[in-house]
Amino acid sequence: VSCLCEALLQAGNVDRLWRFLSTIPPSSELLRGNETLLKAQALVAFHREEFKELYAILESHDFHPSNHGFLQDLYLKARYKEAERSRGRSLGAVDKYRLRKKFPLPKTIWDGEETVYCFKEKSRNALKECYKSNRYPTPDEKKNLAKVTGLSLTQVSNWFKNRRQRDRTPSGNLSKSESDGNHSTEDEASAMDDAPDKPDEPSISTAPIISVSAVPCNAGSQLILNGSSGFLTASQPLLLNGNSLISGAGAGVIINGVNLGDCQTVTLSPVATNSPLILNGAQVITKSGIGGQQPQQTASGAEQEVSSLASKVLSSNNVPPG
DNA sequence: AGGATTAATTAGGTCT
DNA sequence: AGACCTAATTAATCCT
Repeated sequence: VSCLCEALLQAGNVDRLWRFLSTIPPSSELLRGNETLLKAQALVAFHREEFKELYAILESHDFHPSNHGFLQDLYLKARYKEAERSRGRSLGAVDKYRLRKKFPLPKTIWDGEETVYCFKEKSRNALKECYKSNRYPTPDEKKNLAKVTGLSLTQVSNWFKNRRQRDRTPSGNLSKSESDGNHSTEDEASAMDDAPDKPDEPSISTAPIISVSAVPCNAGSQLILNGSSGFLTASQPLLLNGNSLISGAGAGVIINGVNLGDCQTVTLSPVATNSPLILNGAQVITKSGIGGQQPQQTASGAEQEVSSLASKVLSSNNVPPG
């Protein structure tokens, strides 16, 4: 019976399906929890425009996710048809959207995950998370993202392309788009205009700014992190991102020899130390008195940006021998 | 890949 | 409360 129903469903032969279903007595065991039969009944109900019965069928049983798409389609089409009937005209896209809001899908044919612009929130979060560290994912990374998000490879590619385009277009002026209010993690693309003297960014977690003061970081001198002076004055090693930083005299300064984290702004005021300063493995050294500019750059994970920072500093400073 | 464009989605508002 | 209007945002598409 299921096979026949499935075949008729595939063929879209609603008339025969209806006749066939009519031969099954309502009390039959066959009708109990048989998804194929229920699906067939739903289709017939839809075509016969018995919408109330259709809704009842759809809500009577928890359907397997593989059937959700088909049944959701039936459900929505039924809602649209009903509304068109009562309004005496065809519906526009906005009308249909309102109906979807007004009559949410039954949980029996829906996994309950809300979508925004067709993508699930979980999916867009995964995309955003990846975008933060890499605006140009490799094909392999895209494939992986597609798997994680349940989107197609094309959708993932389109998303990144669209996202980059939105970041580029100045029209959006710090667009609110896609930011879900979390600008601190969004502004890495537009961080160049970030004034270094922002009065009160209370954020510790949002957009950390690390300032290395002009004073050489010898023992006893001050290192200012996030604007709070006196944070560390002792002659102890300082750990940033888990890597050892300063310790003794002339030991040098290494900021995250492995990788600069996402969305961190590193501000180096005129570095006037005699010891080497190493950013991401690129050695940078300074002579005192090069004042004026404070090279500031986001190190949002795109390594070319990091290395461009290094070269920027290098170009205006001396490189020590060896 | 970027640029321009489109149709759908979303949200806030007004009208009846 | 529901229908309708309008504008912003988005995924998708076409073109280069």
